[in-house]
Amino acid sequence: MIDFKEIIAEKIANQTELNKEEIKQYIELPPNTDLGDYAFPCFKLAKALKKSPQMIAEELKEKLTLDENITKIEIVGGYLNFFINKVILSKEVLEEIENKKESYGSNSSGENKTVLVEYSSPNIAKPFHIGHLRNTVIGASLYKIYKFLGYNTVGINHLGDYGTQFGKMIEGYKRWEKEYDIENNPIDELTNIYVRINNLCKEDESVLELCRDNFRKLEEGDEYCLEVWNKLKDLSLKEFQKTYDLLGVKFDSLKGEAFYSDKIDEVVNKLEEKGILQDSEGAKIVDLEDKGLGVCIIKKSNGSTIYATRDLAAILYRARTYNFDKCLYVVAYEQNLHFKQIFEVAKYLDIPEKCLNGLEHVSYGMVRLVTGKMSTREGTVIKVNELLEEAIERAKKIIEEKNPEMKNKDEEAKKIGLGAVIFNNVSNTIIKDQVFDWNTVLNFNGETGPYIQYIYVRTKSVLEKVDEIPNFKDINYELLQDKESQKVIFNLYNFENILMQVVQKNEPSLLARYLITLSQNYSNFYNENKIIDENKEVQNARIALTKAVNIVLKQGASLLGIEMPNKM
RNA sequence: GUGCCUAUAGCUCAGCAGGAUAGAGCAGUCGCCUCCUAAGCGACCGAUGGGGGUUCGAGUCCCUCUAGGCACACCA
Repeated sequence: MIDFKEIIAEKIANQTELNKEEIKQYIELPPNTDLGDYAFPCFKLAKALKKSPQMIAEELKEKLTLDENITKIEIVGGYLNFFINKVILSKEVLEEIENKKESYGSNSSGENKTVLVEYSSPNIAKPFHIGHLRNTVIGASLYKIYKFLGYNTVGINHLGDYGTQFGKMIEGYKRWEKEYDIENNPIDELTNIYVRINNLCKEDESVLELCRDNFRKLEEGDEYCLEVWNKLKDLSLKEFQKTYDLLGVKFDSLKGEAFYSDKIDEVVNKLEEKGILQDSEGAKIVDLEDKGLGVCIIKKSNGSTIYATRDLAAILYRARTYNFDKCLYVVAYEQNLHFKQIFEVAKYLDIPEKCLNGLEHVSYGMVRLVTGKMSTREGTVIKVNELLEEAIERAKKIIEEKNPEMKNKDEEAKKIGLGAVIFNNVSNTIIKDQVFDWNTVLNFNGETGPYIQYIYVRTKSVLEKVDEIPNFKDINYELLQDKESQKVIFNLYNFENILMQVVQKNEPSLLARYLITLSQNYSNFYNENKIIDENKEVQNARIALTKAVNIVLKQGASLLGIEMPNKM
């Protein structure tokens, strides 16, 4: 598709010492389109040329030639403002969307590159709460967007299925299995057991010892411990799967921590060979104090494994299995230090430079309650299933009010309820903490998932009213030159660019914001223009625009994990 | 105590790796359905935590103070 920035940069590059790439970085968008479509700030050159920005702008303007793409250049302050041919832009954008349909915005920038996305990673036998939801939604969306951009993408659910906590679970299970209805309500009942055994451990140190011993036995392959552990795992996975199905989330790999437990020897040996492993207080550590990263424990004093070691084993395994270009860890920022440590230690594992450089912690903010942090042990978590059910229920209620005649109410309510919750989880910059508030999550007005869905449904409904969608080649693009149409077209033009930014920054919220803006701009267009019109030529042009928005909104939302309803 | 992160309107957030007049949504007030879906649209109200500095130019970069969060050895 035509690249106006490129064209402008080329023109400027021909008249100055600067190279094109540098110029492209300087080119920006004016605050409003009356000033121009692209701007080049001449301040940048003032120092080098020892001239005032004004003068530079004037001289440059003289030298730059206009053509069919660039129709006007104006000087404002020290800016050189370019006006592009919007008929060409409109034609290019809409025809491209017509041709590529759902794949519009995709490209092959990720070709031959493999990116691993580790996300969701809930703990077995514990409730799947809204913290995991945020993680899951962010990860799933990154996964989809990377894939859309041509990357070979592997989604990994690094299950929390190992560690001392399972020694505790096993101990509790052994003692009170019969008192709980584990088969029918596994997660809740197991949580109850977990809370109870924790309390007992606090009272009685000898019980805690038993728990630690259980984990040691589990690592050594004790039959009973393994049996219980497997059962816990199966029951939990079955429960989690319900949530994943509801959210439409899939993984390529379910290799959790336990998978790496027998692969740590190699890690330990390598670190030993490199001479960086030290004995300290009975444990084996790597000292990273000189880098300001404290110490990283590799093996506990009782000889059992620790998560850092398992994560290192995972890096080694993944480097070998996938030879990845990127390995993203979607994990809350509590673990910043942990990832800094293991990425540092990973330098001693003899993995390819490429993989080493591709390790990246996608650190996101915590979900907290008004009352503070959630805690499984204190029973203060909000479970995802409850939230999702509530959201769907609320959507259904609104449908009954607004559109009681609607078909497939349950189906649509599900999409809308989930859309609200998912959007709420990806709409903000991920590093920021989020205070959970029922009213915010379950709000369906304003900048929300349902808003985008609503605008989409509008486009759909308009498109269904016309007899046929025109061939975009026959559209008179002169008829889409009003401000509202142009804003929408410029948004559509930027879709791919936004997706590229998302993967560059690992920030899906950029896409979420984009979809809001596109929806708002289309809504303005819709209010200002009558789409179905007596004048067929006008109608066809507006229908084409509507169709394009319809495609991009649907695809964009789907990249966030949001499905579009047919009616609202 | 040390390190990292965050601070923009009453609330929740944008602000394109320093650029032109800091944008939205929610809440509040007021308007708009004989017209393609009012889960919508418009209007009003309202903001860069304090202090220094760098620069032609700072919400954005540096220093400092303040407030909050997270992490700092056998949990993950």
